[in-house]
Amino acid sequence: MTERRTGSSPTLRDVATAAGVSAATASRALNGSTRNVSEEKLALVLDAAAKLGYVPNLSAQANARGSTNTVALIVHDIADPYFSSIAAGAIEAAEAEGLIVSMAVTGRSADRELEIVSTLRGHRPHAIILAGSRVGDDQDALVAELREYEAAGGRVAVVSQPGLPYGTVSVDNHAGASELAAALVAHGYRRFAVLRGPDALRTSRDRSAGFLAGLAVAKIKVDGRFVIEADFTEDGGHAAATELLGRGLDDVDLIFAANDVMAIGAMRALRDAGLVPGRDLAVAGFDDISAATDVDPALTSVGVPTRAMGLRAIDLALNSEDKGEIVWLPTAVVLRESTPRRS
Amino acid sequence: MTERRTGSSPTLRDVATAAGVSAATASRALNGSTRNVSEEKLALVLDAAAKLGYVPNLSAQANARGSTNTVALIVHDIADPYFSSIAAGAIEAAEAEGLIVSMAVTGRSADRELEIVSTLRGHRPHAIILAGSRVGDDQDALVAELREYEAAGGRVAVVSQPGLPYGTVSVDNHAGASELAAALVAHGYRRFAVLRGPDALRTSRDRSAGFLAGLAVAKIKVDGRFVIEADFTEDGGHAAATELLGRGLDDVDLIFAANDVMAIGAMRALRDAGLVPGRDLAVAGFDDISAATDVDPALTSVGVPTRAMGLRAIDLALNSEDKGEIVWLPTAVVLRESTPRRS
DNA sequence: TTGAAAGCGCTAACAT
DNA sequence: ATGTTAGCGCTTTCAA
Repeated sequence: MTERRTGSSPTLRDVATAAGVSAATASRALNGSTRNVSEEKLALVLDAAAKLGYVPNLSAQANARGSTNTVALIVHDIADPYFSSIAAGAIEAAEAEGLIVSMAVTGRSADRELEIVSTLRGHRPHAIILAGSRVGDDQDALVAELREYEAAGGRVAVVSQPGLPYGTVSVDNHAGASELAAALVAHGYRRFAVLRGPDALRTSRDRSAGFLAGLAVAKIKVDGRFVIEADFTEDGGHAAATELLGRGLDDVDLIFAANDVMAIGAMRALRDAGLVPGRDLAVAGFDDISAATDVDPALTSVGVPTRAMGLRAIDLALNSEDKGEIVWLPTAVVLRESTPRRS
Repeated sequence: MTERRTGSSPTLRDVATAAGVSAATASRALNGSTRNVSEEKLALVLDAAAKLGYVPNLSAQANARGSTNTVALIVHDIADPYFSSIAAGAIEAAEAEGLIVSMAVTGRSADRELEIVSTLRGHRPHAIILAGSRVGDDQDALVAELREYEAAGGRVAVVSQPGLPYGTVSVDNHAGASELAAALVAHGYRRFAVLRGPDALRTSRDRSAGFLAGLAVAKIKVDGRFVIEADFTEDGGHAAATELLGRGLDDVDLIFAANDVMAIGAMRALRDAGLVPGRDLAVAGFDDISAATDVDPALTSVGVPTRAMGLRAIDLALNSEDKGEIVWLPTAVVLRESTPRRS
């Protein structure tokens, strides 16, 4: 057992001493970019390091080098599958580059987000990734903070919130919904109802507009009284569908909801009214959350490549020269039993 | 516009100079624990810092102080709701203590986990939290690595994997399942079937044993042919339930599955056989995943306080003296429509 | 190839 | 209350 102060790790100097070389040589052997160390000393140093259980102090290293090996990821809520999947992608990409990810959550508060950016900035991460759609309001303070970060050499990328002056990865909600509409028409559906979320939500807007546009291509129009706005939640979907049933279905054969949870709510409303979703009335959603395959019948939806979004965000931040670049990731229509083919 | 090197942030010295004080004073004003700075200079420094957009370099700070403000969290898969919820709790607790969380994922590989612990250790985090149940095999290397970390003053806590010599937060699966059994008996059920996961999984073992124990209290025994082992997955549940139906139900009135996804699979199997879950045959699961309320009928289950587990893990790591302490978190029975009260 | 020495940005005695 | 002076652990000139 080597004598060593308790409560602290062996330092580079310890290793150097043990190996009988200078700290500089030990540094070169262990973490150096330039490999000008003799085989012999190299072995000595590596040996001593292993023996002592030496782990380089990354703070000190960062301090000396002036750069870290971390990236910061900011999400609204890591327990939300949407964000956790983005995080998974980001972490994967970061680890592939030898970077470690530090994470913080805003709880959807803009103030908190600003605080967090500032704190995280203290770690001098290679990049800061902001994930989560901003709620319109003034983001001047945030942009100012990020500007300073950039001025100091930091990279920024954002996920799903076009409008910030940074590399952005986003998903083409309009196109995805439009494709879904086309697929549904091909399945034989002709009369549609649309359950949309609040108009203030760009995501919801894009999806309903895209869906209607897709139908328009097939010369199908949707009667205004079959387009209903409600909360972007399961209860919202339930309420909207109930409202729809109240107005009279006429011969509507499919309900499109702007997201899966609304669609699931709508399915519940149908059942409450004694209808069988998928048989009496088809239902489709958007997001392809995991619950989409848990419900009965399984829900037709549009998959959003959340994991890929995280991956690309890291890539964008680290490797793109063109800030302001927007990467549009494709969605994927998934047809399931809630929209059986109509004979 | 102040003259400043581009590509680097203003330093404490810059602030001090701008404020006309020494670096030490600036340090005390900005980040000092002891507040021995005159109102006047304090204002001066704060002002200069704000003007320059100064953000303390946390690496340097850590280096000088010999301690960081981070904790490391290691999970198998952040996209898994179980882990993301634990992470949410951990992040919340950490942020409350002013700590930021860096995260890494193992992808369930023991080798990768070891690597990660070593890398993360380089950041000299206050604590390392390991979440995820280990798969029995030899963990000597991991423990050795953690020992060194501890020797250097690091704190370790683990979630859900009793057996490691560290503070552990776990959930009492046995008691939870037992309570569920009691609640079900109180609801009028008398004849049970149990769909268990692989016996190698402690979680599954504890749950089925607990359930049977709970029934035993009510003097109810479960016939061996109504206890079926299968994969801990939805398909496993489906297969097991199908098998059960094949063996003949006799007058079994409720199926308990060792987790929710199995239960959901079982519900699917019932429907496939023309039975209506909840009406013809009750079903209950364990975990209370979000899908439990999405399925129809909503699934009776036992809630696992994943978020609280994350919270407590941080707490344990940071504030507990007694390593080896095990915190058992209580589960909560949630009765839903899949197990209606029997008249 | 190697070592001595300076310095990264900050903190913490130690003086004053 | 403030400034001076050493460090923290590591990297990186600069000589040798």
